[in-house]
Amino acid sequence: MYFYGNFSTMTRSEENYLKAIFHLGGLEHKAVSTNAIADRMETKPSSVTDMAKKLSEKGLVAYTKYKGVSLSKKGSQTALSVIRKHRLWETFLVDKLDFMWDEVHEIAEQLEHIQSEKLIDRLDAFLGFPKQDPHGDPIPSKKGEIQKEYKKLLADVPVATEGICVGVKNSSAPFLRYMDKNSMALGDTIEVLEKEEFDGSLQIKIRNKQIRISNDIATNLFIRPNE
Amino acid sequence: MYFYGNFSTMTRSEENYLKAIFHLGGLEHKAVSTNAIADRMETKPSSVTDMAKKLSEKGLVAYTKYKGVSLSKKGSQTALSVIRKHRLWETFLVDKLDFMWDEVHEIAEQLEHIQSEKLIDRLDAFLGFPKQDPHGDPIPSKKGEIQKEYKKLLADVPVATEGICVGVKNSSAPFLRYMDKNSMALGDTIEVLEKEEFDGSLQIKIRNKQIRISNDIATNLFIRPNE
DNA sequence: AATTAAAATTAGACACGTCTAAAAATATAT
DNA sequence: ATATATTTTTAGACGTGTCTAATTTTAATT
Ligand SMILES: [Mn+2]
Ligand SMILES: [Mn+2]
Ligand SMILES: [Mn+2]
Ligand SMILES: [Mn+2]
Repeated sequence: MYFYGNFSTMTRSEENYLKAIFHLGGLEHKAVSTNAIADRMETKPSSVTDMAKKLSEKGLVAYTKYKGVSLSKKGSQTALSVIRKHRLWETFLVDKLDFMWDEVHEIAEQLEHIQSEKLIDRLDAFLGFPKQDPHGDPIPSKKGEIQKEYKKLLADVPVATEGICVGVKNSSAPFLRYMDKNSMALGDTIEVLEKEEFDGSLQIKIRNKQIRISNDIATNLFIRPNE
Repeated sequence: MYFYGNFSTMTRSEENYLKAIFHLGGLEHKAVSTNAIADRMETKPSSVTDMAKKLSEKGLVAYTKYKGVSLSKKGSQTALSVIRKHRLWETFLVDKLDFMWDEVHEIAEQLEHIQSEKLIDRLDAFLGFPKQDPHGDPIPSKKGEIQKEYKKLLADVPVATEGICVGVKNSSAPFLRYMDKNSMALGDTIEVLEKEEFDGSLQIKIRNKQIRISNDIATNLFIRPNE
């Protein structure tokens, strides 16, 4: 088996690092600090430094000592491909296998590393070319285009704003289960009725019922205000 | 993170070794030689010895130096679980994602290592609890029961035998494509019309058409003779 | 500006899974 | 039974990815 020049098969670990760097650096590919990556990946800074060198070697990131890493074009394309796979698999698990939205992330963390272009294209078609995953996050296109939709944190909109709940910022299982418990779901209409200055808690109307939510909740819910 | 006594998460490599040992040792868990495993896994005998020790440590195989390894109950259960996953995923790829039966093995080699009991149960249900994979191989139950159905190699049945083609022994892509090319598929009715002693080739009727197949083909096709 | 604190890197180690080359055990042939 | 061939194991190495402890660089304080 001959491996030519830039035949690059990513290891699982490399893919995970790229994904973390992408999420931390945003769409503008800002430089990301060693510690930030270590935190997010629950690893040690020294491990991050090692990987930074390796990814830099491969042309996937720009790395300057003590200055952090930033994704190259190639690096961000790879990251987007992994994110695409992650979100398509999550969609599959929820739409086809009837998983709850709080159960799919861990499994998708594994499935996202399956290597087969054809598989993911077929899956995409099978799912009807979904644009968002179960948590409202956009699914990058095959080419790596990510459509960003207009949305704001519920905590950031003024009182009296009405809109549709379109996403969660925190998609950890406990938060998602909180939403289920309180009958809150993506697609629900939300209206901000009152905001408490002291603790940032909100009185909102959702599904025509009034409830009070803490600031902690409000900073993790995305809303698309009506018009 | 604490790992108690028999908390056993298999590595991908361990799973692959167990699977190879299972296939070589058959349902009776015969002892398997180091070289046989190395051949099948395209690795070196020294690597096999190393792994034999490790699997033995974990109670998955019985290993005595120079005598080969044989699966323990626990080892064969694990192997069967991996095989179950492999075959369910292959079925998914063919039935739901419209893959050809010669394309699925490589992808299933990856998917079989995804760890989630729930995922595989749901997938099983989603597929309608299939009993065979696309190559006619039985899918072990959740408990590891493998139904063996009555079938014989086409090369081994006497002239004039008629039956249904129920499986392929060799499920390599080239062989499967040979079948496609010649419009042969599982479920087809086959009748052995004539057998050439010299080279073992057969004249058969399949789908009401007569064709001649080499011994090489006949030793890779399973038939269930009509009663 | 000098000191202290925080962040990042390096040095050295280890587990895993693999390999090559050499040695030992077993099987085969004379 | 002895010699030869084959199989299997051991010894030692290497790449990957991780860690701890020590060092260096950069940032923040006084
Ligand atoms: Mn996720
Ligand atoms: Mn998601
Ligand atoms: Mn297969
Ligand atoms: Mn198969």
